[in-house]
Amino acid sequence: MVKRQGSGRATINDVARQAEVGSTSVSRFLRDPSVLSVKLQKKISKAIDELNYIPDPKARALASGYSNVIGVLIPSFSNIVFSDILRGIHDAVEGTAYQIQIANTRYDTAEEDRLISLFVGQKPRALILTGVDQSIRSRELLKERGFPVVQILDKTDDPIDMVIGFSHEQAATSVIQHLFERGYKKIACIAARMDERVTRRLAGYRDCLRKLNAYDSSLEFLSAEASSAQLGRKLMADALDGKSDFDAVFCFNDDLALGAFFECQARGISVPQDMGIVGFNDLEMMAAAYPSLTSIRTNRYEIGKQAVERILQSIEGGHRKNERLFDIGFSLIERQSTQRK
Amino acid sequence: MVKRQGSGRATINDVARQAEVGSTSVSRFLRDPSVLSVKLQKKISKAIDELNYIPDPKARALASGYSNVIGVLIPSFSNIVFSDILRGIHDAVEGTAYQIQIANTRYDTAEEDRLISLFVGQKPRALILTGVDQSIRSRELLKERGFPVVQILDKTDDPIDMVIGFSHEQAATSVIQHLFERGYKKIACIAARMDERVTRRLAGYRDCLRKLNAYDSSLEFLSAEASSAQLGRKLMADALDGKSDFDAVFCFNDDLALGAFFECQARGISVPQDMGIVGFNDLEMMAAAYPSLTSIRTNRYEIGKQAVERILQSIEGGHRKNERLFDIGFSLIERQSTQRK
DNA sequence: TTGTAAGCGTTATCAG
DNA sequence: CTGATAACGCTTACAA
Repeated sequence: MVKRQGSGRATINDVARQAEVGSTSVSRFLRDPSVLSVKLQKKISKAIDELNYIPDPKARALASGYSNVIGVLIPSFSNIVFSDILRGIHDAVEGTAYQIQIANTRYDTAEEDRLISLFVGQKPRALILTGVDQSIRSRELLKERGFPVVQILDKTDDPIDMVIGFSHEQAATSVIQHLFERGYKKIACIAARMDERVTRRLAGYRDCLRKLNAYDSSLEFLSAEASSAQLGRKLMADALDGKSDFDAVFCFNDDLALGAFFECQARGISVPQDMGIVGFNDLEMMAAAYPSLTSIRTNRYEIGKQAVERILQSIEGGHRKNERLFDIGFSLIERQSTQRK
Repeated sequence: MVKRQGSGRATINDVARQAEVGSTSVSRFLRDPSVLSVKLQKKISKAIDELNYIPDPKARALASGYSNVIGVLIPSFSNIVFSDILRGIHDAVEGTAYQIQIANTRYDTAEEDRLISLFVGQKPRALILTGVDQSIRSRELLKERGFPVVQILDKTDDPIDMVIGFSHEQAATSVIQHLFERGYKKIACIAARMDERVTRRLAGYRDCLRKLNAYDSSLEFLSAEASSAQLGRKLMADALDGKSDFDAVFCFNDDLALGAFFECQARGISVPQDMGIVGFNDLEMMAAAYPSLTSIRTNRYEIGKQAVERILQSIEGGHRKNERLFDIGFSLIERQSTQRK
């Protein structure tokens, strides 16, 4: 006779025996007590308490074919933007039966494809993807897969399933308009890590300036490196050393803006008088700088939180809601770095 | 006859049939191919390729009693320090069979206790904990549990199992010594979120100054709030508005240092001439600031990476190694903010 | 070295 | 509304 170890914990069968019911009823009780008679509900509830029973998610996953894992794909761990999103996700998932499984695409589409099919193979309960530019192959794979998919941090009319984010083009446009209103005429831009979202900001910057007849391609300072304050300083130095003149700089990330600002300080260029500076994301330190730095505020925490909330609705609510596009917006936080006197 | 859906994927039995071997051999092949004859190895390997077989971790976890989950407890998602650690952890775990499961203690010991027993109930493959000040109850629970436990980011002689980190007291001491060498005599400190590690830095600061006969309790500016540049500015303002005089400030976090620096700028206080500033952690932007800011460099990424590597060694290597204390050190990065002429 | 079959703890199917 | 029982895909004890 083969004997195996067992976990030592109480199982559904122990509960069934204790409550003098079938194990099936205990299973049902766990899913939805109301399908049972009140009598059974009481017995089972009592037995569960007495035995301190906790269901085993592994067994549940194996039997049901579905895991309780919500997969999350982000392109980077270093970027504060994603820490904030993860915080929102974790907060929203807390207290639910679901677990978060994070994977890092490193801004690489091939890696993203690989991870998506890996996740799909594990039958996750839902998937959260960063951005809206997944490969055709991944889109096909995910459509009609039966589990919710949320794309975050960007905007599109054609989501795989749901999308929560905001328009990076519009945000860039609002920055340019603000700078013009403040009297800045020649606006340079500094960008790093040209991912989808930065690229869209750049597109918004170009479109808006073209419409204002103020576009000058020699005022774009781009780098493929990861965004950082040091890179911001370097790019700002390049810009200032260049031939073209400009009186404001739109930095597509806050750390770049901070670096650009420091470069101005090092050169004795007065901000905002001789140089306007705008960042993107409104990290906490932008408000602390002196002069304080104008930025686009994005609600990363809320994006993460809502992503999970929509998923839960979608799962619990049964049939999918009609709404699939959620624009969470952004706001321009005007500070000293663009307040020319 | 009861028929169930199945996942549609190839199972271990499909592989066994295809390779014309017993399913046990396939299972063995997955664990350690070398225990099988070369003939079987080839057949199974071929069948796995042909069927594109991927083992199901849920079934594996259920049957073996052990999940492939490495649990990670961190006190915060907002702090860059932990993003870096998580990056190291994720990088190190990539390509292995293990999964990371993150939980947030929110700097709360009761919550930490709760999460630890939750994790223990799930039989994780290993656990990574932040700091060395777990409750007695949790320590007892984890000792002799049979899976590796790594405490990170601090130092102790009495770890639960293994510990990877550095001495915060020593780091603080080296800062004070540096400031004295640079001619600073009255050294204030600014601290936020008084968690274990910050508290130890404070202890190091006090001890060292007492030994130098330069301790002045009126020069400590502490706050229970979360660390931020804005808080750094506020605390620095309080300090400067206070009655006591000081010529340098040791900020226990880099964002505080940045805020303190901006407050000096706002008041026209010259750094480093009239005020020396030192931070802690050496975030990237410290090097970009003008003047650049002195800080203690800590290798967070490496801590996370090594934590996983030690765990893997411990699991694969079978019996535990004798080494359990790993001091990863720190280094003082001297920059302009403490270079008095 | 290899195979057989019992079990891991749950859910799904079917019959009552 | 309730309960047997097979099945989920894998590991492991034991036998060969």
